[in-house]
Amino acid sequence: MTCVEQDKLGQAFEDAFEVLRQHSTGDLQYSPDYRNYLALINHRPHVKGNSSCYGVLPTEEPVYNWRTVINSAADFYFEGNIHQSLQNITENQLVQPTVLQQKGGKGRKKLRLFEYLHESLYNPEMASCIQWVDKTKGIFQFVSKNKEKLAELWGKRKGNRKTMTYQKMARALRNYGRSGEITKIRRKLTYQFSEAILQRLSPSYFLGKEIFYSQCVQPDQEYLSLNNWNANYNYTYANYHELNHHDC
DNA sequence: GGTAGAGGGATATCGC
DNA sequence: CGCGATATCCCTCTAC
Repeated sequence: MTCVEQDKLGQAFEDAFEVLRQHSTGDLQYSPDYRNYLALINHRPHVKGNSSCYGVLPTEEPVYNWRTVINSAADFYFEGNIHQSLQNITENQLVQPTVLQQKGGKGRKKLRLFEYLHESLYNPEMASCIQWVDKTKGIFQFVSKNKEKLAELWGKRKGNRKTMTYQKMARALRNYGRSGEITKIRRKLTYQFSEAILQRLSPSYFLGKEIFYSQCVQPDQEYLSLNNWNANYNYTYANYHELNHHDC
């Protein structure tokens, strides 16, 4: 990576963080730029470091390391022009915090399977395990070769005693058919989120309620934030890499 | 016939 | 203890 390229990257992220910083003080929270930049940061969880650096949370000691930002963003940058990438990130690529709730926390719901799947669909590193077929309709498909890996991660995430298998996970998915959260599509390994679930997990819900909420609550109140998302996402990554360093 | 994937009943487990 | 949400086991069916 050349110095010029590093400078460009640095500038891009500086721009992103600046917009997000402004967000905390101004009216940018619903601007397209804000959403795009937030998507960028969310897209690179290890880049986010501490979300206070862009002013979403109450003040904390900023711990983000610019070199980490530069290095970890390099692959993202070289997928194409970074600004173009930002433009292309739809608001659907933001992940809302209800997806990230961990078991054990006070007043937090357990992470549910459909939430985990939805989360995985937005995790670039899970693309070899699960992919969108039609994002707008909520249709997704497991990758035959790696579906067991995804199931394994799900089992780990839940702290199951035994190894989760695709067969068992699919059984749970079939139960969603009755309640309607997820239905089976005739196509092999293909399922579809219900409209209600899709709406519930959509970022407009996230942006409209969760982020706004995080700005309004008292500091001592427990709330879900991008930091929770960050921690959770990193947890996923840690387990993920623990299971397989190269391929999913 | 073998295999992968789908479907579902029954029961266990776990957290709230 | 009851309940919801799986987890687990196991069997059958279907398509390739």
